[in-house]
Amino acid sequence: MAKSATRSRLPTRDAILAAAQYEFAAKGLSGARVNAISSRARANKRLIYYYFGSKEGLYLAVLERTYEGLRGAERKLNLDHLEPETAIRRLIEFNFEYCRKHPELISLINNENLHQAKHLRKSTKVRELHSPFVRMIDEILKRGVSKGVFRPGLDPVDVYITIASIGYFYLANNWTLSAIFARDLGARAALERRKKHNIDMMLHALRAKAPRAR
Amino acid sequence: MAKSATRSRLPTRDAILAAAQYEFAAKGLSGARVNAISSRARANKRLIYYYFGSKEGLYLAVLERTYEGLRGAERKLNLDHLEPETAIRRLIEFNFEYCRKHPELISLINNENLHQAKHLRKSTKVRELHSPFVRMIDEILKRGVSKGVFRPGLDPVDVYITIASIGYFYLANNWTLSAIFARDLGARAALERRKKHNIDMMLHALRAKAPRAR
Amino acid sequence: MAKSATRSRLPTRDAILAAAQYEFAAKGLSGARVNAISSRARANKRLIYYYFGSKEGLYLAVLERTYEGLRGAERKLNLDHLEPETAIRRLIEFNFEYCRKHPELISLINNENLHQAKHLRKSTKVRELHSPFVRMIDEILKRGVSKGVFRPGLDPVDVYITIASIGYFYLANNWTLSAIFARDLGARAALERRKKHNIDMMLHALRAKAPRAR
Amino acid sequence: MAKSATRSRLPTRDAILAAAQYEFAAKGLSGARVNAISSRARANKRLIYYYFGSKEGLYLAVLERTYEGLRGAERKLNLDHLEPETAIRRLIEFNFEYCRKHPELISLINNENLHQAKHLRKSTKVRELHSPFVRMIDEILKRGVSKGVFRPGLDPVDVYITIASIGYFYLANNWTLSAIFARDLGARAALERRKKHNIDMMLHALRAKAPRAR
DNA sequence: GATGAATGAGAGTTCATTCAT
DNA sequence: GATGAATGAACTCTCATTCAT
Repeated sequence: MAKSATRSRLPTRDAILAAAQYEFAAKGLSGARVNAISSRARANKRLIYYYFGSKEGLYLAVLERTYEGLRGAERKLNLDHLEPETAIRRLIEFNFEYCRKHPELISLINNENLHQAKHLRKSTKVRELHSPFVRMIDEILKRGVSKGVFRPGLDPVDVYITIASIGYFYLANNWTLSAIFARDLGARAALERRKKHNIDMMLHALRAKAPRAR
Repeated sequence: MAKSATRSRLPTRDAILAAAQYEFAAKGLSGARVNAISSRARANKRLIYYYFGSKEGLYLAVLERTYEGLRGAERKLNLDHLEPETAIRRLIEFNFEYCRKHPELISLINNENLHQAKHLRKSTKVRELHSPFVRMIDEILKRGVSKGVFRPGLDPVDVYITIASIGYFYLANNWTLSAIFARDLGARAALERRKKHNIDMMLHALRAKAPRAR
Repeated sequence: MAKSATRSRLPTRDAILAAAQYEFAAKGLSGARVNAISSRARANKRLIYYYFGSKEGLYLAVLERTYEGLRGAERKLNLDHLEPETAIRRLIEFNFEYCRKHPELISLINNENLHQAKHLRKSTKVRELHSPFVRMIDEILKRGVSKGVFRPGLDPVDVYITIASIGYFYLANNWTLSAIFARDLGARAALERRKKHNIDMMLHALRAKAPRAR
Repeated sequence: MAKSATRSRLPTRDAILAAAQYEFAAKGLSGARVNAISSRARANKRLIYYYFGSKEGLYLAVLERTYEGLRGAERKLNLDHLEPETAIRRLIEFNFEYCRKHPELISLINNENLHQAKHLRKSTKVRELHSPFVRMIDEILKRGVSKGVFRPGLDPVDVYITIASIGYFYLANNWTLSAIFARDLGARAALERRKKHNIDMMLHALRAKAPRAR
């Protein structure tokens, strides 16, 4: 009954959210168990319904919290005054590292796609978080074009999705890829190798082709 | 466990597999219901246990069947005698189209990664079905390099994963991306646009650059 | 696990219905417990859902079964060839005795009125059971009028409801009436007394007033 | 448990009682929800326990309040100086109208009978609130007999219960009767018709008959 | 008087699975 | 090959009630 001092400052609500994030990420919406969440949070099961109404309500709260985490981290990236190539490199690195450190993000997004984004669409919050990021990429690309390092005509959303793709896919499907190729693609060296490959590919893909005298 | 070949001729067994593929893809392993599968297959529930032993056994059978489908289609692609750039283009197109026409592949792979490829690793069959693509890509890249159209030093597995990434991610996360960017990225036009973008990016990424004066 | 021989001939479905009738009558729809029903029926709780879909489905089945019991007993009353006064007397006695022997009927009807007959209205079965009874009363009244023993102008549904009222109310509210009047109105003597009172009142109410020379 | 008189001045307590009366009447004791009562009363749930101790305590308070309302209305009826037939007519009308305007009375009485008057018996208050009707009816009958309009030998409790029966039953079972006879017995015209029928039946039942020649 | 947070027990319901035929 | 009946365990969710302030 007596709660340990370590979590007494964390309100129970947050403890539930954290536990739920873990469980939903590990098992999916249908696979996660309310019981498991409540005992992981050391909270009474009833409280989940008190605060979130239902398992789905809790799931949505976790989803929003997870996206907020990502957008918050993105906002801290200050790419505006970097060289365009450096900025893109940072972006790829950030994307790769964030996914690596937050496997729950991948799981939750996959799960949400399984449900055809039914829950995410209810959330207006998430949409607002996104546009500044696209604008940021747009400016990087434009600066790159005017400096002659990037080729013109690239759409920032396309580029963003491509950057996200090459990091996300490798990490999201690491288990099946490792099984099929019979290698450990999750080993530290493999991860570093992949990150470099992604940067290399992306920069080659964006780079202006024609030789330029300087 | 080893079942005789005669069984595969039974229509009920196939009906169960098809229904299960649909349900597992739509709801995930934990979300799918044995009841739903049996009624979709118009088969008695008991037969599922007769043929596959358990829900998990059925799931593994579905997984194998799904990978077999993919590998079979891959094997039909004959890229050996095409120009290297054309071959890559075909590969990207194939990958994109196959994922688009087989959303169950994406769902099942995602699901399997959620379970850390626990089931896939059990399957000896799947490993034998190794993608012929790696060898194919290796040859394409080599030919491209010797013809001077592709830059050297690229690993075929890396390239394969990158090609897979850019198609898969867009399609797998179509629902959440559409929600976040408030666009319909699943519309026919958007899909075509994306396919072209993927080819464009990939070819730029692989292409040998003219030397740059500095 | 081994079921006793006494109920082995009764299919489980019927055992569930009987147990449910008891529980719903004793506790009402919301007060009855599915657990209690299943253990009274010595049936697995799951079977209730297998056969009846839900607690409400079971409740409706009980309701229909209960009305069928009443209508079946009514049908066996053969009042067609009796003297009109005797027929009415029999009817009052029957109604009183049936309610007394089937307190579950009263409980279930009260409960159903609490729910504004929500469930009963779904049942087409119940409506069909009723019309022959009204016709029977109509014929008794007509014969009574033509014989000069009953006054004319009485509607058979009105009369039926009145007959039902005077028996039902006394029995249905026996507990509160006994509490308020501080008497045991459920004692055998009190019941007999009431039955006679009902017959007396009803016959006086129906009887032709004007003196008739014979 | 004995609460001071000052409490009844508090609006919150009364709001709770009113809300509880509504909920208990609409759903029964087991169907009513403490949450629903507190939010209907716009009172904190905790206050229900502060004032009434438990859900059952609240239920008993509601029951007492409801009976008090009935007895109060009964006491206002002054039938002593009316013609006996008029007095009976008024009594029947009053009973019918009171039940019609106070469906919660019916619900609560039904519910209380479901529980075998368990709660009512606990209440000393209710027993003190004896109906003044029995004495009233006794006097009316006696006057009627001495005037030659009513037949002798009728017990006032029997008559009271009969008057209560014919009004109560029709109204209490209005929903099921309407369903069974496929008519709207709750319509204004049907109610008026029934009220007249009740008066007619009762007066005929009580009336002294002219002697019959045989 | 009044309240938000918390709770243990148990509600109805659903699950994958097996029995008997 | 095929089936209807049956099952124990576990599920999500709700209940009346109490704690701490």
